[in-house]
Amino acid sequence: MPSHKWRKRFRGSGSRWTAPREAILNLLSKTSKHMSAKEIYQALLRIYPGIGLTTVYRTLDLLEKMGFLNKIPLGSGENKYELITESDQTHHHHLICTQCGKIIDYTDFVDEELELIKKTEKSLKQRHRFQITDHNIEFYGVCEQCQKRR
Amino acid sequence: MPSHKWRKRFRGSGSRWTAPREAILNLLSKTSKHMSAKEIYQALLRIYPGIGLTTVYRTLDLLEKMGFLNKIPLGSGENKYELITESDQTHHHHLICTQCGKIIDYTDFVDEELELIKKTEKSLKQRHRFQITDHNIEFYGVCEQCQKRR
DNA sequence: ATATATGCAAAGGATTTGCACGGTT
DNA sequence: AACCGTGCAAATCCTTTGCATATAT
Repeated sequence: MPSHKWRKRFRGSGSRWTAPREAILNLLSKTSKHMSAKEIYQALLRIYPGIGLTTVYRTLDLLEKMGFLNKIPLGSGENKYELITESDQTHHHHLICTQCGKIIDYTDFVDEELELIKKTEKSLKQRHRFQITDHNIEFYGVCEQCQKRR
Repeated sequence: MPSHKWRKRFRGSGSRWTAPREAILNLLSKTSKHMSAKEIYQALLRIYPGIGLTTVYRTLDLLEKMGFLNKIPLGSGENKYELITESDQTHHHHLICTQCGKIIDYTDFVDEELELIKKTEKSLKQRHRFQITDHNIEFYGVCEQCQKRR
C-alpha cells in the first residue's frame, strides 16, 4: 500500500517520482478495480484537484511500459487498467460482462489453464515462429445483476 | 462462396439483402483475413465505388449481431473483423503480433483448449453466476518478419 | 541547472448519429 | 405504400500532441 515500493522502482529508471504518479498508483492499489482513464481522472479530482486527464493517460502509458499495469481493451474502444501487484504470482484471467462492462478477475482453475498455456505457447512458437510475450484469456457473459435487470 | 447462403439467413430477419451487404460478405469470404472497417471500405471502393464508410460500420454491426462475424478489439482502439464460416467447427484462437498488428488464426491444439474451456465455463458460471456466452483467447508476441526487422 | 513532467487547448483517429434520399419488400 | 438502408456531413468518444510553464533531480 505505501508508495515506497513503487518509488524505489522509479529510481534510476530515468522517470521521476511525482505527485500525480504517486496519486494514481495509490488510487489503483486501493481500489483493486479495473478503471478507465476517465474513471481514474474523476476519482483523482477529489483528492488531487487540478490534475489533468492528459497526465493520467501519460502516466498510465508509462506505468504500463514499466510493467506495473495491464491494459485491457474493451470492444468499445475504451481501455481499462489494472495494477499488477507484487504478490501477483496469482496470475488471473478475466470475466467480462457484456451488458455493464464490469470485469471480474478469477484465479480459480488457473493452474490447469496455465499448464495448457505453457504447452500452447511452446508449440505456437515452433509452428508459427512467433516470439510469444503474453496472453489474454477472457470469458464474456452477463453478470448476475444484469441478468436480474431483464 | 456464393452469397445464396447468406441471403437465406437474411429472409425473415427483418433486415434486407442489399448490394453493400452482399459486397462486404463476399469480400470477407474471399480474403479470409482479418480486416478493419477502413480496410474493408478501401478494398470495396474498387469494386463498389460510392459505398460509404458509414455503411461499412453499420453492416459490420449488423453482421456481428446476426452472428456472421467476430469483432476483435486491438489495443489501439481499432477493431478487426473476421467471418465465421459455416464450416466453423474449426473454432480457432488468435496469435497477434504486437509490432505490426497482424493476426494469425491457429487451430492446432484447440481440442485440448476447448476441453479446458468447457470446464472453466461451467465453474465460472457456478462461482460467479455469470451467464457465459463467449470467450476470447489470444497470444501476443512478435511475428517472424518483425523479428527479422530488428 | 537541466532534463523531465504537467496542464491546457487543439488535433487525431475510430466510430456513431441526424437527416433527406433511394431501394426492397 | 411503408419501411428499411444508404450516403453525406457533422457530432462523439477516447486518446495523443504541441507548447509554455512548473518541478524533480
